[in-house]
Amino acid sequence: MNRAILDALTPEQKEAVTHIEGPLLVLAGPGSGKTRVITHRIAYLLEQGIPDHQILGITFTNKAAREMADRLDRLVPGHQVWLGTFHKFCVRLLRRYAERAGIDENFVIYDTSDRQAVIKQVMDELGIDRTSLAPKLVETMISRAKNDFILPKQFAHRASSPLEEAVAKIYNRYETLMREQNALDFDDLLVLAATLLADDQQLRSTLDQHLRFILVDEYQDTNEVQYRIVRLLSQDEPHLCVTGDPDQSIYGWRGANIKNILRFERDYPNCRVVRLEQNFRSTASILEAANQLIRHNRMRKRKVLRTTKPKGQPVAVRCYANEHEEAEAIAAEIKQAVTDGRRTYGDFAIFCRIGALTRLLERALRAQGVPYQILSGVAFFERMEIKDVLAYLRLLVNPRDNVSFLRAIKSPPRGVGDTTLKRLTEWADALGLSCLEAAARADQLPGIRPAQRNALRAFAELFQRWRQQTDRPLAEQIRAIIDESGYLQWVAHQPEGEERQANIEELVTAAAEFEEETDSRTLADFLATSALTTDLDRWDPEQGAVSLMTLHAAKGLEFPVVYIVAVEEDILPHARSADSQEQLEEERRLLFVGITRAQEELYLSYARERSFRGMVSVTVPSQFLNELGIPVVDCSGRLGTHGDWDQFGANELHWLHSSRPNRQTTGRRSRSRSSTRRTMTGGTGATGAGHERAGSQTARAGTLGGNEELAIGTRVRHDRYGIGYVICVEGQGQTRRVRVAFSRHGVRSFLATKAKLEILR
DNA sequence: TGACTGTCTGAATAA
DNA sequence: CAGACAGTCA
Repeated sequence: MNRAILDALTPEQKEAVTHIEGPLLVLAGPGSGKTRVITHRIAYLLEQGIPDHQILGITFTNKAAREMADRLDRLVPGHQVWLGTFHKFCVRLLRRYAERAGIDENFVIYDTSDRQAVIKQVMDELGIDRTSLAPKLVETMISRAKNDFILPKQFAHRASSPLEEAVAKIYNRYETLMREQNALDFDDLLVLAATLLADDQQLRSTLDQHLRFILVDEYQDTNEVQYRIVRLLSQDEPHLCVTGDPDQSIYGWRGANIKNILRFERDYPNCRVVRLEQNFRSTASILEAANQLIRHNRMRKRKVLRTTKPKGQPVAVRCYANEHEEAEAIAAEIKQAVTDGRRTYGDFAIFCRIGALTRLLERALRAQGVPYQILSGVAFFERMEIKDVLAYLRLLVNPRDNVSFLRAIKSPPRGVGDTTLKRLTEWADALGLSCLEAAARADQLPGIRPAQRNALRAFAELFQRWRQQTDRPLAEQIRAIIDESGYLQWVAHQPEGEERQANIEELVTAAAEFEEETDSRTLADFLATSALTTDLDRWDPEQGAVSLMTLHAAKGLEFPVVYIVAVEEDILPHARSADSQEQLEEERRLLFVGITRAQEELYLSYARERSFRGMVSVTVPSQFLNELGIPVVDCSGRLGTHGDWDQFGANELHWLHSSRPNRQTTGRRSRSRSSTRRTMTGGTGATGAGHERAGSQTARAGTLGGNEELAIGTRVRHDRYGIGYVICVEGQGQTRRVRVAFSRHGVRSFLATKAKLEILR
């Protein structure tokens, strides 16, 4: 027996690790050694003589898969256990059983922008106005339907509004077009795999018996299709082990169903449940903050994280005058800590709710000469030049890929414009040809000029030539393509041409590496891998750089020092989450995930003002900050770059000055505002666990008539507009009106007795 | 007819 | 601050 496998495990961990047959649910709080349990369990299974090909480990990200593989390698060198994401697994399955799934094995994977192109095309074709129905909304609805395993037929059947009916039509046509082009979007990978397993009973049972031990990580973030796939493979051999934490479910917007983990015990009545609540990652202060926050969620299983670690440094909540100060202060602080020799750059991470916010931080870090790596923002494979080159490659692998055709033919410009392409597409459609085939026969295409005709033919000929060379190494093929198409030359003269060229070089290198590292050396596999590779997968913890990422990307990672910025209403929680309790709670879990990434130090911050669309807006500190019960440290003006700020909250003054001449009672307001410490339990936020907390003084609508609370400057919350400040009160009695300035919705006026305003103090 | 430029609008999270 | 679109020039 390999001692390392069971050494240094807690009794609970050991219980999970040594569980062999039958279903197992591991409820693992953050930092409780979940990855350790999974890898050690696999090692234990191998140790017990289970063949490695009978084990399948499914993770949420490639990075998690790689980390597990590394750890497992150390325990059991030379193992052949397949570890990867759901999407990767499905690609493999679909390539292998393409025929049974009813698709061509050379399918290409469309990303969101490709998918959007198809949706637009379909909408135009169906004559649906794109300004009244945003393609993006259509995309979301279709994606959601797929994740819920609702196919076009059922979708149409269920449609109960004009919107849904329109989307149903688009969805249906979209699917047809995708199959015609031999393209699959991300969701299709899951849907087709699930369909294949559901329909092909023989294949299902073969695979079920072959893949006896399935492990699924982050089970709280699985959606309906993923759930089906897992279930279909765990019937005859239900040795299914899932791990997860309902409090870390942050992909509800993507169709993840938190109920999957909550109903596991019902799905597998004889399952063993192991809870890991002991946290080995964070200091007591950090855990305390996490506990305080998450207990405000109503829909959860009660759970308290424990640690034996000391309190450590207190968690800090800081307030800056504006987003520039926030970024600069953080950059300066990080630099200082490294200069002092207390930390290395790799110890730090900065999280934000939205990717767009990283820009600012980036600039500040660069200005200070602090090395950093970004793990969101424009992903490598989504860069224009990369997508362009990939379009060529995809078209080569799959000549039916019209989206790629239309992309490739425009870059570099070949004198073929929209009019010609429209004619070509229609003609191709009528003849049942792909665009590329049609281009090859451009001689017969009526109604176009010789110049365009020749350009089309020349383009098609390029591909005929490249198709002869598919046995050459990938990197060579790619070089030939970027060279002979004239793309590389062209891109060099574009804005930021050098950087783009460098990126293309990187792509060539990636192809060469791919060929070396994997046993599959086809272009199709390389493309699939590229499509499923994210920024996060390029993250290098050893790089000695500050990591910048979104809260979503932070899941599963840990850092000694964590900064979470822009903890403001409308950002965290995000404005779009305002309309439902579920979404609000998901936002809270998102912050919870962020907080629990920190090992030793945690800093949350917000800025009083933040530029948005070129305009400066006043912000409102996040309600979550109040729930933490941590005093705010005012750091505004510390850097002296923005003059003297009113100590008590310059933002209220701004409201008054910019929206109304009335400037009475600022004194009272300022005091009430300067400390965010007071618990401001929202009607929506905290009726649950945290309700008994001291200081909760929430007044409900209706008390407004009483009017003493209505002093100018009172902080109120409106169901629809969020949090704002009273800037004016006029009239008496029944006609008394109150004007409120909301940070994102401007000034609104309400009848005092009717307004659904909740007073926050 | 294609390519380029200026203006406008509208902005989350990700495999 | 970027992507979409309309308008203009060649």
